Amino acid sequence: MLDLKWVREHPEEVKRAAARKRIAVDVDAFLELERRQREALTRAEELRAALRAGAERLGQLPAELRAEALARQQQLKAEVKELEPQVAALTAELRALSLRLPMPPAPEVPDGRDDRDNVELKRVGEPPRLAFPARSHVELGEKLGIVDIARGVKLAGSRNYLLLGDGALLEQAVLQLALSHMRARGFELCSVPTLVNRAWMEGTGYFPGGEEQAYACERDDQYLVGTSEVSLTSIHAGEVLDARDLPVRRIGLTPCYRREAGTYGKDTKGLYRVHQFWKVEQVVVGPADEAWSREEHLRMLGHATDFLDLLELPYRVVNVCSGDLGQGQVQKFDVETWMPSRGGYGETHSASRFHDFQARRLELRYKPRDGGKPRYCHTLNNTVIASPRVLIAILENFQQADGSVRVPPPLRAALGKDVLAPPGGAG
RNA sequence: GGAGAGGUGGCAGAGUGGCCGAAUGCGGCAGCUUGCUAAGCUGUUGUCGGGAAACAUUCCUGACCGAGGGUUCGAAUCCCUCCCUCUCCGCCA
Repeated sequence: MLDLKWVREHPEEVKRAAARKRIAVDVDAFLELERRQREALTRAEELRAALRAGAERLGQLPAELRAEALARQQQLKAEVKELEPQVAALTAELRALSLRLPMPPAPEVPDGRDDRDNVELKRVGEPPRLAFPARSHVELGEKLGIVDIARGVKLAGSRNYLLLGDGALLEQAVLQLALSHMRARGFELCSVPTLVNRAWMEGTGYFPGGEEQAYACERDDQYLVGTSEVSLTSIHAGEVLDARDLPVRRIGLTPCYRREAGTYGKDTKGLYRVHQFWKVEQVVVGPADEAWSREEHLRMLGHATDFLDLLELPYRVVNVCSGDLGQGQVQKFDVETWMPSRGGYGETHSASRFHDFQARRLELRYKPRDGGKPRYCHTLNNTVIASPRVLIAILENFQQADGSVRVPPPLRAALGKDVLAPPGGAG
């Protein structure tokens, strides 16, 4: 959500934001609607003021004078009753449109159409040079007996999977390591709902627009989150926080659910694009300070890349271009981890900076230190690790000629072994 | 799931149709008193929206007593729906 006053005063910037983000919004029509809504609202308020004043006077009138006053009041009331639905309709229309206005991208966001125009910022680690043909994680996992796609599909349809034995253990080990990695950086671990009210899907910017991607429990108007960002960011919605308590740095470890509608034929093989996965997510709610929020964004990116360093996985960081940014995002860095079976880097992390976009929708504010009016917070989020996607990178990058897989050193203790070997096979 | 009770300002708590944006107390803020602290005294103290101006600020105005609808000239107060909390019973990881 944008500040409507700001929109009114800077229509050209909003148009430019929409153009850069490739979002179709008619800003002029929006402003015209806003003007009409304000006009109707003012008229309705004037009528209501008159009605109210009249009612007060009427209460004190002697009985014989009441009839005439009553008739006048009824006339006024009829007018209000006629106008109010118009105001309500205009207001609803205005809100629906304003929920779709794009947040302007930061100046350093490169212009571009889609993810092909993202700009690589850095590349860390060397993709492994394998002296043998690389196997995919599916091949490796099934041979090791730790991944079972067919039965996952039997249980829950396409894009589902089972992790068995060391596969499930490996997943838990990565997630647990991610938790301690982040707790050491001062983040508070939270257990949060994953089935949430519509308001928070809207507040974090997933709705309207993302309805097709979310699983809905329609009887209750509740939705399964695609990321714990939704819950973590909404924790203090509607509240006014104390400046002393900012920034709030939290992580969540939750299952994430995505319908992946409209992705037919895309990444159909394996564990890359699935309906249910685990994710450790970092969310920060901070003060309305642009400079601070830029720095925090980079710090959060660092927490994620440090973790990949720890796992010894090769990756690169890209500056996401304007056309690939979400409606509310001001700036986004994606981290892509090397995946031999893709012959390239696959997105494993996404670090977003929202300015006050989410906070406005969530009514998430804080009282500044110097007193004064409550201000909208700035919010940010980033992945720490998501599984099974990270397992693709681990299995494929650490594979050996005989189909066994070395366990990344920091996970060895949890698994109780250094190498995952096929049952009865070499290893 | 069943039965009952309840949701009012930062908190406690009055208010059952007009003079209620809301008593009173506590807390907060300012001032006075005081050697310091405490106590005491006096004053003050919600949020959001719209409009106007000398746009820091002031003025006018609307909305808000869990949420949404309704009755009424007028609703915190009456009616309906929903949400939440508490107590008891049932069920349950």
